[in-house]
Amino acid sequence: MPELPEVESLCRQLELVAVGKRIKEIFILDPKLGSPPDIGRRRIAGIQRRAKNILLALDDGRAIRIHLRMTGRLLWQAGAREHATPRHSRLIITFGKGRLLLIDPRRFAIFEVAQLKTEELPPDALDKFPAQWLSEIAARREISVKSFLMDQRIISGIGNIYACEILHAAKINPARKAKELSAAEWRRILKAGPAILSQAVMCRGTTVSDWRDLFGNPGEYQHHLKVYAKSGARCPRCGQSISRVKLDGRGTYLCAHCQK
DNA sequence: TCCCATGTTGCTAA
DNA sequence: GTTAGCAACATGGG
Repeated sequence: MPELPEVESLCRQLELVAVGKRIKEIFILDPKLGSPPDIGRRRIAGIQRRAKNILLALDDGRAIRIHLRMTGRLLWQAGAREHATPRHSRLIITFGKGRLLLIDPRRFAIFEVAQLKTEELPPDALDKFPAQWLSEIAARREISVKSFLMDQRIISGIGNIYACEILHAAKINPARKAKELSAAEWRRILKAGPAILSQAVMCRGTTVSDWRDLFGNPGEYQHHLKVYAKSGARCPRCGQSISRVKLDGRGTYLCAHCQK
């Protein structure tokens, strides 16, 4: 169930194992993903992350796009030998040596092959952009700051875990209206956001349930979480209890004492 | 049985 | 046209 750091981790690992390899065959195990694309024996020319999409650029100008949605993950199985195919495998891309599997219990993931085009995207949450820009957009919005941060049309990459963590680091209550934040508060968010996300990338993501990296290993950022999935634990900043509330339909964790 | 789940989209109503 | 709020997608785990 990946957000930006998890997707970025996969891309960096794919870069190491898949680039330059020639695709042998594509097996679609779940008809929901469509029919096998006409990919010939194209070579993987490069890997890109676009928002939470993984793009495997082919050497003919097209690209494989994978979006993992809620429960998708990718698994690399190395070498030419036979591997077991894990439960919930939905797609297998084989190479001369090694194969790439899409595993997705809930079957929400997206797979498509399309022309690789450069399109305008909202700023990536790892990029630098001015607090001024955010507060101008927020000024027109009635929604909570948490929903605002998670709106992929505004900023790319932040999901439920990191929204909770960023708002805790910025000492802002997730239920506050986006339009009511001060310039100083936006600056705190823009300082915490990239710091948390880039550290999570270095940790290869957050494994609180079933997230695994490309090689099947759990991430490490769960050891750095301050609030997410920590109801009842103590806030590391003020010692008060972390609570869980439902906000905009999503489980939301916060320290009500120091997030104002 | 019910509620929960790291995401997005499409509908409805204001 | 824009925005906010939800149900839907499909499955498994507690």
